Amino acid sequence: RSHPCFAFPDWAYKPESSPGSRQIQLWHFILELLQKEEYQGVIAWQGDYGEFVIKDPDEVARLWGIRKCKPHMNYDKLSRALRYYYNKRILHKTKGKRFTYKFNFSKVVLVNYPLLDMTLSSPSHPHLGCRILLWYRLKMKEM
DNA sequence: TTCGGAAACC
DNA sequence: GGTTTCCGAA
Repeated sequence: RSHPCFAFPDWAYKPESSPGSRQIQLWHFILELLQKEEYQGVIAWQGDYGEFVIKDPDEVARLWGIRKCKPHMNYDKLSRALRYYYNKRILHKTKGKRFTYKFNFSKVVLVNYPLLDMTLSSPSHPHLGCRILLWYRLKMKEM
């Protein structure tokens, strides 16, 4: 059921793990929803490696609005925030698939561990970032 | 629907 | 800096 490569270490969900901002970030929130089975009707992993579909855009926006205390949040605004992730290489759009985006797993690590940049930059090893995420999860369990 | 500029907000 | 808000264009 749960793909091992879609497992993320606990720090990936903690806002305090992102240096520079103490507020929860949207991609943290997205991962948080994807992690919980109760939201599979709203947002879920689907299709290609790292790809997810927003099945209920209005509901995701509503939940995000609650979290950020922005009662007028909607999908139009939320999706603009997601588009800002394109240049940052945290996400990209899966063209042709409605409400479908794809995580760049390597970047998820890079954001939190800039020193790993060189090891993860290789486009010829797209799964390397995932393996390192799993490795960190094991490391965190040991501590 | 999706995109990205521009300005505002915190 | 990371959105939020607004919006014209494709």
